[in-house]
Amino acid sequence: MITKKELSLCPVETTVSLISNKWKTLILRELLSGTKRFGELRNGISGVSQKVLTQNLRSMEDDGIIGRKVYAEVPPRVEYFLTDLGNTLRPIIDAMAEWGLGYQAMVNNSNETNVASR
Amino acid sequence: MITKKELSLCPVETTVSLISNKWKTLILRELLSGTKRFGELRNGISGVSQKVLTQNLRSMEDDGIIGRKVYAEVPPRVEYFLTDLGNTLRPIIDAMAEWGLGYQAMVNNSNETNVASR
DNA sequence: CAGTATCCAGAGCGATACTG
DNA sequence: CAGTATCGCTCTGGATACTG
Repeated sequence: MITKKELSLCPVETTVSLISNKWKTLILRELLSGTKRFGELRNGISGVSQKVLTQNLRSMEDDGIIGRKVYAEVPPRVEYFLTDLGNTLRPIIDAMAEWGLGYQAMVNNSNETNVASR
Repeated sequence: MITKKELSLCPVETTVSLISNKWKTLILRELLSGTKRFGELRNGISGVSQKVLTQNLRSMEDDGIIGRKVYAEVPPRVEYFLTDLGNTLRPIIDAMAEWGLGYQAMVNNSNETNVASR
């Protein structure tokens, strides 16, 4: 559910309190391309343990950013997806992706003179 | 300076590796409005300790996001500011601020059933 | 398959004291 | 004022084992 304590903070702090975590951002990146199963998320996010992935998924579910659908099957199948609220975070992730591309390009070019383009 | 290991990661991971931290985002928010002294940052960012603030400032300085200018005065004065690179992060912080505003408004509306009569 | 439960090492942080 | 150094403690997070 949605907690109220964030409301006392500034907008940036509100956002930071929900997605500041490294893994949450990467989970968002994964889910922006569509619904994913638990195993797909674990495989898609390099370096995350099952425990930490589960913890973050639960936290994001509690915050209303992602949804979780459990299929009553054997073997079990659980799908995660962005809620409408989660989808509104897309511009932030897009901005981060775009910046990351620019940064990577800059680092590649900065081997000689990184003050050339100003 | 700029490390190269981030280049092996996807763009989002690159960005996350530099500003995923809660405090770094808030430091950016502070510095987006201009140069700040150490004490101003400490006062402006609620809940951060001197040690953690220093650690994050050093890390961001190493990443080339912020600059640090020491005045040879007594008492000492140290100013922090965004580098050109740091300034390019502005769209991300702006996106987070905008999202935070929308989220706060949404939470307020979702609670109106409870606070209908006031 | 997708978890939960438990244990444990280590990072991270606060508090404190000291320095240029 | 703006740090650095050190000491404990907390609490995250990895590894492992077990379950619906």
